[in-house]
Amino acid sequence: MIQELKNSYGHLFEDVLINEILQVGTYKEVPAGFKMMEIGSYVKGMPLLVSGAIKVLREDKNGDELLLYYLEKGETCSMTMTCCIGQTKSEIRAIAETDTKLIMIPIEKMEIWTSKYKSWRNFVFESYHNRLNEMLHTLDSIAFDNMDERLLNYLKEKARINNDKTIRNTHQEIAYELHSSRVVISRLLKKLENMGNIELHRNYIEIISL
Amino acid sequence: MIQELKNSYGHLFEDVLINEILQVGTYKEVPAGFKMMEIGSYVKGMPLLVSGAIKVLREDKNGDELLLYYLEKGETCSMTMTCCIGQTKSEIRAIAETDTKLIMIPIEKMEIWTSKYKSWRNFVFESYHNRLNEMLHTLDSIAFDNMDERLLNYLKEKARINNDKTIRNTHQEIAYELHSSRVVISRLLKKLENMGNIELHRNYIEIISL
DNA sequence: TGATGTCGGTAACATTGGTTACACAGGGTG
DNA sequence: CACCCTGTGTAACCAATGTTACCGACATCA
Repeated sequence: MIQELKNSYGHLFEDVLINEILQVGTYKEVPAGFKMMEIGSYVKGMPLLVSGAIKVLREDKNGDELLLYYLEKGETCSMTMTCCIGQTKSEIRAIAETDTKLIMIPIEKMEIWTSKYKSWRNFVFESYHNRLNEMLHTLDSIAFDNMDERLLNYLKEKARINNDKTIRNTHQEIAYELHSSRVVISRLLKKLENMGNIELHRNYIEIISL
Repeated sequence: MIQELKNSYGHLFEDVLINEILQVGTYKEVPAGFKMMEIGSYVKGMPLLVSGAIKVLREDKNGDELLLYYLEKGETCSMTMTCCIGQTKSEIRAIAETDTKLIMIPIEKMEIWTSKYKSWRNFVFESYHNRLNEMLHTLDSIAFDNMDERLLNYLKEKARINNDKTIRNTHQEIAYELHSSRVVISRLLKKLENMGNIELHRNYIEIISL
């Protein structure tokens, strides 16, 4: 655990804080697809990602989903922090996109470390900053882009996050995350294939050039 | 200034902090329509709203706008904080919706007060919290709602913010803020009028019941 | 091998929202 | 008053996306 922590957070936190984290944090490994947080649930702790990626989703009245953004190594969930402070329920769902390693921090430490460590404070602010910007870009994409552009960005981002030129998802799954329908996604994917950007197969998509 | 500050922030900040704010803050009054922050500009200070409201807008590649949310009395601009810390350019435009009174805090104080005052820290976190939630709801509305629902919410919110059942805007202005077109907005407004929700007039709209 | 369930391709159609074009009304100005 | 500018109403049309329906390909499993 110590090596992984130092690897991801060593440049951010001073040694004293790293030691505190080692003492109170619990190390966890979760498999891809694991649901880490559900809408309406209360937050038990704050996650520090060590490796892997987590996708953060929003749900509408009908239970349909929308992908908001991914969390990666060295990041944490601002929504969680937000909940810790306000003691409110989660507004979002979080699911491991890949196999993921993380360290859970008890929420009491949030408040304490925030006054005690400048580096922690900066980390927390930085984290909010990043999240707000991610949200802005997600919003841009939904408000201003057509579905074909959104799909393209989705494929790019997915390939980057998974570090894999092969997208291992069905059209239906992609449709869920973009809050669209399977038929529409199939249609647009076929268009991308005809333009030579991707190759379609059953259960996976190969990216040629985007 | 002291009365106004205590009135809006007295319950949030301890007296010592209130005094510091009085020493370093500059009091400003801006008229409705005044542009307080432009996309791409750098941030000089952090605003504490004392009265009035500020609308926060996003712009797309074509220069078209989208209303994100309003800031009200007792709030501050998280985007600004975000910029202060990262020293980055503004991602948004901010325009006074009504005549507005505010106190500008030099950005250096951000860092100092954050370690010095617990109440300031809480205020800053609370502020991020609120902004993230506002963004979530804006995003919900754009991703999940049809234009007629968005328009309805827009009218409600506008009436609330201005504390006035009369919306003093042209259809064109409404269309800008919802990132739609005048014809579409006129169409939907007429539908609302036919259902007895509003009354249309030249240059203003009266809300009957929403 | 045949039954079954999942996945993807495709056509036809519906709906929403955006675009263009034009008419007309209100209000101010010369 | 005639003129003009701006705001609104409305029709006709278009583009993007969503919906329904159906078919065939593939994989699995009995």
